[in-house]
Amino acid sequence: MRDDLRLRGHAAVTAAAQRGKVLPVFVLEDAPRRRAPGAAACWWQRLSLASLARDIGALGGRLLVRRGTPETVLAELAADTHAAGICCQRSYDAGGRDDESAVRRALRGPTRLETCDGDMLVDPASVLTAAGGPYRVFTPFWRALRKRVGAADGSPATQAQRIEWFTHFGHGEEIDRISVPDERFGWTQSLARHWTPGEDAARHALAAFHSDGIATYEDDRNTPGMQGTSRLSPHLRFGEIGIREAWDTIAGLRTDSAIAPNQCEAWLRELGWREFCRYLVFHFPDLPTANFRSEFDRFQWQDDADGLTAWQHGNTGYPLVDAGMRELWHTGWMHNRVRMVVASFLTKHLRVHWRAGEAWFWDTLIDADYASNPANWQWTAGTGADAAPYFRIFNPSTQAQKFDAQGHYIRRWVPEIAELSGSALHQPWLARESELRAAGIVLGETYPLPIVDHSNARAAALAAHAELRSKSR
DNA sequence: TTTTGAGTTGTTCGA
DNA sequence: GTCGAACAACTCAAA
Repeated sequence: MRDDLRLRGHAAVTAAAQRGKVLPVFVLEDAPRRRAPGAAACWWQRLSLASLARDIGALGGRLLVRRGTPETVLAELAADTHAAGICCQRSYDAGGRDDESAVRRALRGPTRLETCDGDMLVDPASVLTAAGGPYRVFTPFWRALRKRVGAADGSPATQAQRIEWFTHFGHGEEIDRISVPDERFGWTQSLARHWTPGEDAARHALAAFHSDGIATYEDDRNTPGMQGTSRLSPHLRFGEIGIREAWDTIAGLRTDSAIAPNQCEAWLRELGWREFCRYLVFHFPDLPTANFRSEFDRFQWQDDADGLTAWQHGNTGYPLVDAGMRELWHTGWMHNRVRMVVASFLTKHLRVHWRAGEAWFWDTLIDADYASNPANWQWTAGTGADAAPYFRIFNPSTQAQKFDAQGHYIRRWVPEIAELSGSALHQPWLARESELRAAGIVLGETYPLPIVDHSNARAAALAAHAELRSKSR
């Protein structure tokens, strides 16, 4: 088991069950080849493993968790158990592929490693432009992907009907004892109030979205004060639901006259972006750490430690930015619309390198993904594939007025200014003195003044980008 | 083979 | 208040 912590619709589990008795194994790595999960993802992963262990236990088996490298753990187990084979879901990132090679090299005797589909909708190596290279623009990629996914039979991987378990093995790690970073601060208890990891919870979330959310998805997805999105991202990140099953569940609705096709299409397109990010990292393995557009290697990022800290803690003085950063801290998740606003603020208003924002998201997001996280940060910063143009600089106040007009979202996450009304809530620094006093607010004390002036910061960002362009010519 | 048009998410300015 | 233009440069597909 890797980033695929489920039993249903799992091609590798099915393949293993067809061969004989199944011993489910998860390897805890101290120094993984793949990027080690951040603190929030570690918390999710541990609970998801516990959930998987319960599910397997209820069926009469036991999940074995062992510490080590994949190759040492699996080679030793293969020898001890005389395994007929090892089945896993194929990985498309470089570290994961290296793990597979290392396991193959380490196996002695007749045991072979068999990799199965599951992590992506299509094999990224097989989607190419007419010229034979990888796509760098989303829309042509999306059209090609649509054609391919539509052409497949559309049935989810067959479910293992009956699994016989292999139960004779030695000692494994106690899942409840696996340490999670920062747990002692009580931070993870806050995450637990908002989320339930595990396959059961993932199925409920997909079912709820299928019956409720999808009908108005395109209309509501941009309103952070509503539950307008599927909130499936962490479940997909850990494979508690298969990507193909998620796709088919919603794609199957298009024939249902009760749901407008554009609502389904809008969500499938988001799965298309997940696929595009993985596809890009597959073809451009440097993307997670290096500018996709290399001319940005000369860009003058600011080394603004205080600005970065204010951003991380939700103390920028811009209510929508602060609401988003606090939602992230308290729940391990942030609404998509707000992710764009806070990322634009860090990379354009503060001109802090996108890697600093990417690192913070990596550590605090329960859905932090090796491909989506860096690819989307690069998209926002303007350094990425098919990226936002340099002049697209979100105005945090305008975005708040447009997408949180009633202020539900800001009031929830920035309670110290909840008493303000109308435009004062979106721009407290413009509020009348009397209104601030009535609401008990002292700007600079109970809530920060804006750490940068929007129009000055915007002008400075445009100038920095203009300078880069003149140097590039 | 060459040309043309289109392309996730925005903001500001001036008419 | 509304509306269109400007803010680049490049990739890819279709004509």
